[in-house]
Amino acid sequence: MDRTFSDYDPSSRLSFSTSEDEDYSSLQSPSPYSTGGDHTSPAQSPEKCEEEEKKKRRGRSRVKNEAVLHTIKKTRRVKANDRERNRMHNLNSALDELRSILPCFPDDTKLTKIETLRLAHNYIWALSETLRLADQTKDKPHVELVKPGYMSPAAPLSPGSDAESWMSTASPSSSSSFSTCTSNPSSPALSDDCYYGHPENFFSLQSIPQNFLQNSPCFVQFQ
DNA sequence: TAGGCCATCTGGTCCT
DNA sequence: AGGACCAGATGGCCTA
Repeated sequence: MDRTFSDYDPSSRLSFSTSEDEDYSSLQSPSPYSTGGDHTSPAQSPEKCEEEEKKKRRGRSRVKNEAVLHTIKKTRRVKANDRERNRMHNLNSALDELRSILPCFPDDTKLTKIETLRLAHNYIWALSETLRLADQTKDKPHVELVKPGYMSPAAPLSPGSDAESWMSTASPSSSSSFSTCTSNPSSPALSDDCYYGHPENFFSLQSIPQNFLQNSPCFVQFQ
């Protein structure tokens, strides 16, 4: 990595020219361009020389001033980078927490960020669907537990089933080719080709209601 | 080796 | 003014 944190270390100010380092205290003076008060021998010099001297001083002050601005900018950038890093770390921590409570979380592999979010979305939907169906069965004991439309004929995907062969026909070949669900989040079951989660352990939206009903309380573990 | 995923930097914009 | 948030760029690591 070419760009490292140290590249932006405010201490790199030390690499500035020595002419800038010689009088860094002047940076705190209100006006680097101020010429009053510190002239020791203006009366002896001809006006032209005095003007040239002033020009030189102004030039040096300008360089110093630019150096200070540069340093301030660098310092702010370093601080902003630090905050951004922390922010992303917090975001990743939250994602880790989310991963830890999701079902079908393999021990040896880690869901990617997008897989985590999609699986969480699907999981929430499945839980709410389970609650809804549970309410229905409470009111009507003879109601059909699984809506026929939810089940893919070739996808029972109950624990111990031949999930591998099922996935070979129903799943994308890799996580990178997962289709993006653009259907209404409130009714994901309407989309037949919507898959979430890790490729080796994902939900089919069609099979979730049955699995959740079969494996109450709401924990699906394929394989 | 190409592609996916990730961490980090960066500048812009919005918000307090 | 300074911090939060965002999206783009970049480079490293890993895997098929």
